[in-house]
Amino acid sequence: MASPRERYRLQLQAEIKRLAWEQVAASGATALSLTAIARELGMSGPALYRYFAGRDELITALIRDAYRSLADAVHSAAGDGADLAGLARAMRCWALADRHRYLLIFGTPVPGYHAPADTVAVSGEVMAVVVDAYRRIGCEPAATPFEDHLGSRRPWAGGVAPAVTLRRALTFWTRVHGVLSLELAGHFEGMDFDPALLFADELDGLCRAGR
Amino acid sequence: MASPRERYRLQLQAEIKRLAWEQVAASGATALSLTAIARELGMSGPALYRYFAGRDELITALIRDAYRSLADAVHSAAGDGADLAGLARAMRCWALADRHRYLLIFGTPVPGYHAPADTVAVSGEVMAVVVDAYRRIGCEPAATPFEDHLGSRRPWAGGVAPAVTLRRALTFWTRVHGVLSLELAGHFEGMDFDPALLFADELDGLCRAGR
DNA sequence: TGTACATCAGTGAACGCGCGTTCACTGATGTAC
DNA sequence: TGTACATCAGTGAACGCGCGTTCACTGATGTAC
Repeated sequence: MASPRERYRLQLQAEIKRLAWEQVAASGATALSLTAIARELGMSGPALYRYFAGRDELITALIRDAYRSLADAVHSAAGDGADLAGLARAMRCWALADRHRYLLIFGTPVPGYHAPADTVAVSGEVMAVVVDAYRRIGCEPAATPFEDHLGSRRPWAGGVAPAVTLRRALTFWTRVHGVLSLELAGHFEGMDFDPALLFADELDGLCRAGR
Repeated sequence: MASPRERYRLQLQAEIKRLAWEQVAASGATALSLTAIARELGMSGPALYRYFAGRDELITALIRDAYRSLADAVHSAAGDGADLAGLARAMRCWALADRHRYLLIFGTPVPGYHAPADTVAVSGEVMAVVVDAYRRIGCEPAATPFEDHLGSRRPWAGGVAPAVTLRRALTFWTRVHGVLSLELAGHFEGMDFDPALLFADELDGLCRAGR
């Protein structure tokens, strides 16, 4: 049971994060400033130290939340019976919903900052869902050098899976991010086409069995 | 003919950029500081204003140089008779040679900063080389929705090319960046495999004619 | 060759700004008897 | 129910830091006659 004090505490902590996200959305993670957040809350700067040990810990919390929300989005899509294309679309939706949230994880690493280790596990959750989807549709071994290479290593992504499956999941991963990262960094802006169609086109080749 | 004064001027301007790149390599573009560069040159801060109108203009120069060096690398590979796989490898080499140079262009956009318009032209040069390579190996129309979409738009990349070719060039572009951006942002670090093999694997499907 | 002048690189002081973080503290809220 | 105490949220002052940019200036380098 949470005491009123504790409830208030969590509430304000959430409010701080909300404002932090606003700042990140406006000018990226490097611009995140405790003082500015405090100002917006009508409090003085040092007050925030009751809620986060410092700037780095706040960024860490944001990164953790970002990973978590991505994993949730993917789980939720999988729960609704989404196939691989559906999973990819869920990822794109998640990314477009807040481009700076995406960039916080997949963009230029924040200088002088090292992400916490436990994000790897959450990232692995996403991978596991993708691997699972590929396991379901089945993949024929292709015996490329990379596939052999993968086969000779300990598999990651929360469990054992054949090298083919891992390879395809990885390819899924890189191709999805190829389109998304260019789109979100604004590199399609001069070109007069709809990124959604390019994305769909890319998925087309990605979500068939075999190979 | 450059006067001695002018030669000195250009030399110091280059030296400033060199130190700027060192800073970017160390802590990313947002951390770039005129004062710090001046300090390292043994000059006082305001002196730099003889060489660049301000911080933004210096960043602009870096970005321009980054695009230029990418285009040069690709041109040079093409000049040496590289095929598509060779072009991709040249891009990867260029990216790995200085990961922050890559991220300056393709990573999270610098907040509050807008890239100059003429980088689009240089970016188009690279695209033109790729398009040309695909034109040479020939591509069969696939009539995907995206291809139709592209066909109904004005083509970019410095000249007219059939929609198929453009589509394949774009796919080349996104897939190359998919692997590179994840690799350079450090997302393969926990996973125990060689990114070079993944990259090669990805190229394999990318550089064949047809489809 | 020498003199008068113009150009321009670089300085130092100053302005105004923002930041993260520490510390001793006030005052309100909760808790135990 | 009331009193004594402990907990803890938030403040305000302070420290030390760095930044971009402007401005009036010195002094060296180049140029024209």
